[in-house]
Amino acid sequence: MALDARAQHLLKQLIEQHIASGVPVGSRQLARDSGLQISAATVRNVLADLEDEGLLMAPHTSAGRVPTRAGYRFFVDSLLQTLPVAPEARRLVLRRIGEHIPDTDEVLHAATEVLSRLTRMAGFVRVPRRATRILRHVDFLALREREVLAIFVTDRGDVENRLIRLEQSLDQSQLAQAANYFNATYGGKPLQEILWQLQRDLQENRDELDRILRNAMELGEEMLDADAERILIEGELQLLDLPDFADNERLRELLQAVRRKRDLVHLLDQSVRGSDVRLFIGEESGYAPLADCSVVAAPYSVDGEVVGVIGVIGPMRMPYHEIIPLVDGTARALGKALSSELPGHP
Amino acid sequence: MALDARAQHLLKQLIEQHIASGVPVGSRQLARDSGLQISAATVRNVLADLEDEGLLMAPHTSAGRVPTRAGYRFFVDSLLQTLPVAPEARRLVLRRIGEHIPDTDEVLHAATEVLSRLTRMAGFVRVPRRATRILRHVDFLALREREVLAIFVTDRGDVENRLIRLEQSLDQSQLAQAANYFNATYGGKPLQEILWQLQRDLQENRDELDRILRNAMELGEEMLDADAERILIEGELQLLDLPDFADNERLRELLQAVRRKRDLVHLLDQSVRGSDVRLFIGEESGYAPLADCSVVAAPYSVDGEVVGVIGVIGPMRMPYHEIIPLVDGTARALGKALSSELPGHP
DNA sequence: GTTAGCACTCACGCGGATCGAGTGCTAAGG
DNA sequence: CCTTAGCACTCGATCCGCGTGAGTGCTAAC
Repeated sequence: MALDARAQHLLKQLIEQHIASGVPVGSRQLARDSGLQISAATVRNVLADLEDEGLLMAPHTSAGRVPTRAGYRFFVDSLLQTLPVAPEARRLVLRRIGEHIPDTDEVLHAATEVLSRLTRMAGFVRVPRRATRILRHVDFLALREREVLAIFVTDRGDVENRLIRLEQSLDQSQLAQAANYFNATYGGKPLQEILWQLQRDLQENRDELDRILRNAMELGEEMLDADAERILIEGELQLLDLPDFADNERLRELLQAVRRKRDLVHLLDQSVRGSDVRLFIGEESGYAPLADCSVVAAPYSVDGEVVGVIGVIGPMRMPYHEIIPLVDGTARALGKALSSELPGHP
Repeated sequence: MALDARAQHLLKQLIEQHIASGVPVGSRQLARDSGLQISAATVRNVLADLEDEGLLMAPHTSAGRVPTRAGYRFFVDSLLQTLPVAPEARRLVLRRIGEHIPDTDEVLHAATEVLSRLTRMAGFVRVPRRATRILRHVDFLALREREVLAIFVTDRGDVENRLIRLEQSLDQSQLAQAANYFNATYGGKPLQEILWQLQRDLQENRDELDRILRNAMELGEEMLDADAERILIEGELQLLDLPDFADNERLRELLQAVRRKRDLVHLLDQSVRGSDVRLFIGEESGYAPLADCSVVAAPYSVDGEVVGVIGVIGPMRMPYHEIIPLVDGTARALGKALSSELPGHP
């Protein structure tokens, strides 16, 4: 293929105009506004070539042209000039996030919400994997016969609790002993490491351990095993307003899919590798309900390690030049807000 | 007004047919299907009277008639014959709820979800007020400088945590002492009672209390003060499918309003008084976004005391004869599931 | 390679005709 | 006085045909 400079310029112009207006762009308008001294007929020739390349398509014979998925892809890869984030937007993001430090859940919520509001699209955030967090404190409480409530707290103050069913019953003093042992042994270590160690120890030495010890470890293993795959979604109803989704059906599927969340997880976890903004345009996500959408996702890092992803979901026709830097900036701000080195806390 | 028997019968027939079909009902059809031996012209006379009474309205001159809000109200108050819940539905409700006993949150979730699924409308539940729950256990953890994580557990295993900012900083051993004192003093008492007692004691004796004691009590007060007003909503997107909401705008407002939840709280708390199913038809809710909807809400009781409300939100045109008993039955099942006297646990 | 010209296509909006369901009114009959 | 048949009328829904205009592809000349 190899597009010459003029073709690229026209493609860029066309996509930018389409993003701004939402309607198909025709040759006359393009010839007039492109800045090039060429006629509409010449433009038509070029557009025909671009259509052959699969970068554009015409909804019907006598309409102008709109970008295809491939067209958007080429555009963002080779033609896009991003804009610095508007100062008001930047300030708003920082303020909203800052208000909720240091409550992790609240910060995530605020970041997603502000992103959604500024973009007028659906915002999402992949909640940080707990695996890298440090265990702060554990409690085991006897709830009913053979049911134990396990509560654990990380160094960031995130509290999780799980109900565990036992085969044998334990009284509260036994549980307290187990918790003491557990806190002494594993407090201050990362959850993931604790889980590995538990699994290893239980497998190797099961029979030699005394009862309390074994109880503690079995409880701990059950407690840590499921690292809930959580995603927050915010403002997805804004998609109802977008003209791109004016007609029904597919949007409904999208909303439902987004609500189910489950399938989004693996998509987003792809983005965790690498530290840059990642785009999924249309079918690139490999996920049918998102076929008409683009996903802009940026990983965020806490204390130097990527722990989650934040971004937006919207129509393919979105102002990438604004959205991408905004998502990127929000991810950075979020990472900073969640890191332990807060301004003023050296 | 005082409608004669024939008028009531025709009104009942008309509303039932309209609920079933969704389209305006005309005089001919009604004369044919009503079972009465009267002509369409006679029916027309009666319908005209009912329209004068404000129970019916005609969307336009040459359409049939549809019930007004007042019409539905009269219908459910005086004409409605409810149907026993279908055995499969009953079984499904019991099974879904039963699967998640004894986890309160999961049970609530399951109950709302099954209600939403069976009715194809939005399900909601007003989460039980914690005020009546018994305090089981408290922990205070020093998180950062002057920030304390307070965790408390009720006798049902519900875990709540709050971040508390202090004016002075406390080290972990002081916090542990405070927690010990708190557990010893207030463990086993209802949260509401504890809060009252704390507030009274702090006011009266503030200056005489020793430091640890005062810390414990101040932490406790902060912790219990806000009884979060929580509502779960499930399946609200199903409303998008209903022909009654086919057109746009108002539905969007509804969905957003439902998401905000806040305003729903006071509406639902009205239903807590009394133990019966309560209906809000159209504007009766006094809440603009619900003007086109009906809300069916049934309070549920745990251990003999009403603690919350469960129900559905849907169009005014809903099969009340099925929905009402279903909501009622689900509320009972929910209450039973959350009560401490479980089958087999005397 | 570029451009002007031209025939062609097709979505869209508009007015008019038709259809049919359903009404209100009137007058006759029990 | 209530009921009923008859009838003119209303009005939304549907379809049809037409004109319009934007935009295209092709061809031939520059």
